[in-house]
Amino acid sequence: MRKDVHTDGTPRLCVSCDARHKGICGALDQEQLVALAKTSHKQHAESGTELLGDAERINTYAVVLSGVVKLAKTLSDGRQQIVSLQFAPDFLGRPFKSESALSAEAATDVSLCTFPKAALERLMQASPELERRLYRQALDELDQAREWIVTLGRKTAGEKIASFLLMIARNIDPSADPDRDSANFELPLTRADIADFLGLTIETVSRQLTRLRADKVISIENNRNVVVPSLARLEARAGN
Amino acid sequence: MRKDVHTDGTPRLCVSCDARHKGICGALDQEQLVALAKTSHKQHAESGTELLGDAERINTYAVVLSGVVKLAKTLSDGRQQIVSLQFAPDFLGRPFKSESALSAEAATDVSLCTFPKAALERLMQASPELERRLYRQALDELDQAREWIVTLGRKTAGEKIASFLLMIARNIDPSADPDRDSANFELPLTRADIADFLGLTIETVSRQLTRLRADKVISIENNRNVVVPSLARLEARAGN
DNA sequence: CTTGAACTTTGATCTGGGTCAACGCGGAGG
DNA sequence: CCTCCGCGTTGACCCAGATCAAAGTTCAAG
Repeated sequence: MRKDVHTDGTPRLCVSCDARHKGICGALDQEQLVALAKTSHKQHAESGTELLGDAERINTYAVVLSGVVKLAKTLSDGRQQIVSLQFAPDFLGRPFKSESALSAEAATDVSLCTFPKAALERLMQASPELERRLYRQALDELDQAREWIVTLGRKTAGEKIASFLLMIARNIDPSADPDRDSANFELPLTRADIADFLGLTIETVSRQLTRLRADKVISIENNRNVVVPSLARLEARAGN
Repeated sequence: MRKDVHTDGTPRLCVSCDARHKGICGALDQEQLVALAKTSHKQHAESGTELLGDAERINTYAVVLSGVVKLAKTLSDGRQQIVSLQFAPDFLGRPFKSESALSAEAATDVSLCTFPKAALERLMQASPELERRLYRQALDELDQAREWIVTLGRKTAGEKIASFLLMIARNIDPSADPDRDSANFELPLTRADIADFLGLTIETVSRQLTRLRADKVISIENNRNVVVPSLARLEARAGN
């Protein structure tokens, strides 16, 4: 009996993978999934590892299995801006371009499922369903990016921080009941990363967090663990 | 002989249309093009017309034939941010969502080729090639949006203005020789629109333009006509 | 337990760009 | 011709957030 395939025909690698259902792999039938899994492997990277450099040649794609990946651009004088955060089970890659215009770095410890560019592209030809999933994700990311443009262009520092916390809460609160008004999560980013994401400085980020804490909108333990008693109250601070 | 179809079988409407080659319609064969053209019509709107309200139900898509369309979000207290400018021959619409999260307004006089949502969706099912074009445009817009995130998050007012002028020059300079270092174009936006696009105020936009003029990086006639003697020098001001 | 390095907070001061106010200019309408 | 009105420019002043400086925390390593 084959070791790499589970009894029901699902590849070992995929059995407990979110992307299998909610991510792009949900578009594949059993046979296609097995084919892709054959060329894939699980990769771990610890926080801070550079996964892909700016202007680097891309020859693999990946799916985020756990953790958070930040995509950033750096100006020639060193100013940096994080342009997107990728959570599980997001697809990581830029079809139709051979070079990355961004750098990708592990914001937390992450695990990825990587596979060769060519393998996905072959599947894309065969499966319009797969391509449609990728298209949908691109559109969702475009919506998010535009949301972020508003935040960066027109919100105050305090509103930016509140918007950021909300976004994180929505993406990684383990108690993922969307009806609950409270949330509780681990910040995946350092203050420096938050600053690079919001177009602020570390000091401003810290001061605004302090203010939210003083106003009892949030509480923070160990610098990373955030408790939000009322998401509605946090939302009121986000200025939409 | 049919009046709506040109002698070679290309619909009248499409004969001189850029989208036919460079836009999404290039993905269609003659028969599909005729089918789509049958449900399409050319629409003109003058500068300032609202084409689509925020949270409005979408039941048509369009292609920009000429002019510039601005996509914007407005916060509840009235602050506005333009999140994208669409030029010919861009596709206008958000597949897979029935409601717009943005408002669309004609920034200049525009002409559009509109067609029912359903017509495009039917074609998309039939033509993976069409879906791929749409996917590519979404990815390109995502790249642009991320470029803009960097501009909004990390650039100074002066750099924002320079970046904006470069972007416009690249999109609408009629003397479209990419090797020439000079450019000459009509600004499609008022100072107020530029401010809403760059996350600045009207006054700051005006002052920065004045400064670029004083430094002989650009010259402006009639408030709208911009001459850039050296794009390289303008680029140096954009701080990438 | 101590040390040290990385991260975070807090305070004092400065400044880029916002705000408020006045003026200039060009085209449409009388 | 003048007068309005919608833009655009310019100046004076102010403030949110940057910068500079100094402590305070946290945590892993010794």
